[in-house]
Amino acid sequence: MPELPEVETYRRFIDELAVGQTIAAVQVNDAHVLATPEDQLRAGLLGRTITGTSRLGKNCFLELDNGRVLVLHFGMTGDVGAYRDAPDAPRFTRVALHLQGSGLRLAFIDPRKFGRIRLAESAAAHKQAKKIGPDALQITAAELHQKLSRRKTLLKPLLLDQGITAGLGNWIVDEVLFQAKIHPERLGSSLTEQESGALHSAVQTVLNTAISQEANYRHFPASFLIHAREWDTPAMPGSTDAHTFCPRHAKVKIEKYYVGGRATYICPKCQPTPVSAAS
DNA sequence: ACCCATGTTCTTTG
DNA sequence: TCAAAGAACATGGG
Repeated sequence: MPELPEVETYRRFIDELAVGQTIAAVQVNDAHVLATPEDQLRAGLLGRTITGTSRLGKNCFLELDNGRVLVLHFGMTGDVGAYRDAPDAPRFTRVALHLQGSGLRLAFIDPRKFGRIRLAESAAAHKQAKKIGPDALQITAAELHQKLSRRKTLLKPLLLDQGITAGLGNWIVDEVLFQAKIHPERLGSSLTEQESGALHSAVQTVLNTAISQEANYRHFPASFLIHAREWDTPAMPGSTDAHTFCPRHAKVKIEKYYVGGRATYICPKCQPTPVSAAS
């Protein structure tokens, strides 16, 4: 479930487990997730010591003692794990780094294989190569406003665009828009400074809340829209409507529809439909 | 059996 | 060139 809070949680896990450790072996169970050819990856990692970790948006970096970095992107279903003996490898472990010293193996787990592992010259080089914008926890309100307001595109796709700000995914964008009381089909160019300010502070609040709960959404405050998503309240057999009610309006049903091809949840009362999006 | 999915990137169409 | 929709990717789970 890797949006920024999950990736930050993974990064902390890796930081505790792997920093200071030397890579003794690189085990590739499925080369599909490699964005760097296996031989190059192995040559670049074997014998290297992991000196630190960092993160940009949904990308996690393992810093190596030669200045290069291993970049992990978790796609839609990526996760990390650790194990000691081969039979204990988590299901769907695609790649494992064997760590000298602790004897642990760091697992890159990814059932759907949309995740990617690659070597890069540096985090900064990767940021530039992939045209990744400022991290969503670092961007200033002024910068966010400037980047959004010069685009006449729907707000939700803009917020999902990692080149504008990095780390927001589908559910977080819905949560942020709900908290800021802004409709996902507003145009970026229509935002007032006050609105983008509200958006910016909602981004900080939602991300920091999620990180503090280690991205376990079931522990999020009751004021969060996320509890209305189907994956929190699965539809009963035979039911086609799993929606629940707005945390702020007990009688208003949360609506689900699609924006930019992505499932989108809103409170029709908190987030009024803009005239430009009237259908 | 069918439909949906937390992401990214490319193609198509206007 | 831009914007928006759709598809593709690969696969599990409801």
